[in-house]
Amino acid sequence: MNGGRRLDRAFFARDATAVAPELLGAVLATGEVAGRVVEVEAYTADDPASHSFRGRTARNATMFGPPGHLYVYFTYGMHWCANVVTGAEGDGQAVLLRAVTPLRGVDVMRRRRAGRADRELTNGPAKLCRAFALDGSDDGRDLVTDPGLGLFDDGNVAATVRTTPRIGIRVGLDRHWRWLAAPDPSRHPVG
DNA sequence: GCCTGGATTGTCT
DNA sequence: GACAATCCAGGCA
Repeated sequence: MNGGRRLDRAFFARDATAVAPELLGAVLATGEVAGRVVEVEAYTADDPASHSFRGRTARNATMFGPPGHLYVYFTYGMHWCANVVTGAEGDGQAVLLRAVTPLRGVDVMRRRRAGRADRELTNGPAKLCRAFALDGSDDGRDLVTDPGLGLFDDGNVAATVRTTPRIGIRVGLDRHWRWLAAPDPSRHPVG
């Protein structure tokens, strides 16, 4: 599990809308698998679409904790989604990791996502969690110090960034807080 | 290819 | 008791 400079506490201790675009191009790595972050969304406590909007509960407690920790929640009765806590402790901010491109351990991901094409391995928040074997037991892990899980800057700058409204929510659509790395031109020819 | 609806359970009102 | 920061299969074009 190596991929360059590890993102430190100070990186995460800023506003989610500042951290989110800078996470594009970073490498999410566990002991077995790694992938480059290509899609994220920001959520803040004054944002009606955020879990933290209505205050702290048992479910979202991690989101109000110190920055740099992993906030994993369960949704739609069957899916896990992974976020990174940002801002100051108590803020209730996070960045949702929506998609990565596989870099290492692709065979492991294929096993965990049996029957899926390679491009379907990690191109959604719940898919990413399955490929990385993240679930509720990983909620609260510290991405800055955990020896088996972290975010790294390997010097690869994210390609052109695009922003759009966020996905799967009914409020807060005026905030264009979804960031995408430019798609691979070889797979998405300009038309 | 695009669109639609079902799955399934923790959490909050 | 309703709903949710989603995914997938299946139908149709």
